[in-house]
Amino acid sequence: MAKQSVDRTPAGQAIEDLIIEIVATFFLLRAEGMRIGVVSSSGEGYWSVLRLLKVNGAQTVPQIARYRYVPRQSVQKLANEMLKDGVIEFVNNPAHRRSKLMRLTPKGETVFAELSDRIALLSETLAAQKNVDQLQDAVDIVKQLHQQLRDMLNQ
Amino acid sequence: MAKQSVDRTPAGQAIEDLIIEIVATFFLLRAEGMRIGVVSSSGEGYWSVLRLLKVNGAQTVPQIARYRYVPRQSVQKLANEMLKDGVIEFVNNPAHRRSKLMRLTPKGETVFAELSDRIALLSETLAAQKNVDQLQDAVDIVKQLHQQLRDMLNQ
DNA sequence: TCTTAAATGACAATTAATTGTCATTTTGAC
DNA sequence: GTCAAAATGACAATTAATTGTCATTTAAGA
Repeated sequence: MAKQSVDRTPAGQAIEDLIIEIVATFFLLRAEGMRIGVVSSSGEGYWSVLRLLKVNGAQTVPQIARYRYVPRQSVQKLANEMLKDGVIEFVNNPAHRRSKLMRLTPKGETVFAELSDRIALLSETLAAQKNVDQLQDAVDIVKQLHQQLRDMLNQ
Repeated sequence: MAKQSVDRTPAGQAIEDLIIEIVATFFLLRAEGMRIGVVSSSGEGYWSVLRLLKVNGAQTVPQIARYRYVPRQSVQKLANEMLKDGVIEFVNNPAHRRSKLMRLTPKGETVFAELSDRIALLSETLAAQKNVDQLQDAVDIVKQLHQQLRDMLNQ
């Protein structure tokens, strides 16, 4: 005897469609990101980590890994490369003696600005002739989904 | 002298926010997918490929790779595993003598249904108390973005 | 304070993913 | 139909990502 299927609702099916599109779009964003040089061989998290440090301030490697739900070793490796590139530095963490904080250097600010500019150009191209209100509603929906998943994973 | 920055519009900034949220949400979806057993060690494309074959019919390995913008060797490896698992079979391709078509087996249909059920359950949970029309608008927006990126990459 | 569990950094081992190569087949231009 | 360029499958080589381990440090409770 087959297991009972889940009862479907229009909203649930829309969320499923949204999930499918988000995953498919992620791969295309990665491909386009490679093309415009914001997803380097250093991995796709480079700009994201620069942005996280810029927007949220200095953080430790494990903090970033926990936030993104990736292994801390992955972030550590990225951090080592960023250090070598001179875009971050490790500074003392008042809250933790061993675990240093990653902080943007002036060069990191510059590199972040350059990469951001390419992403801005792409975004402006993609935004042509789109309805702003509808776009912002879509951003809200995906942000909600993001937060719900975070809550789900954290419980 | 610094390079001229891109002029920003509200719509362009909303698209940039959308891109950021899509990428962040992808990682959380992957983490949650592992938790509920739809993203196995076999790689995250397993369910997606089953779905593609179910919805769009039999396809070759290179076709799928081109569609997803991943190396064909990645899809080949996944295909070999799916063959070993008995969820697909390779059938003759009327349009190409060497390049066989991947087709779902009855077991593939069953496995797809099982995994889909878990995704449906997650989707229904995430959809609770959400506005259907707004959700569908968001799906449309992300679908448009998906298609625009595809056109961009294909030109 | 004391004690135990969890977190951290460093590094090794393993596994996965990507890139490279090449013989053969197919496609498309002419 | 012929020929050159591109596509395909098979497999090897390389590179990247993940997992495992362990000594040490920190955090949380009793």
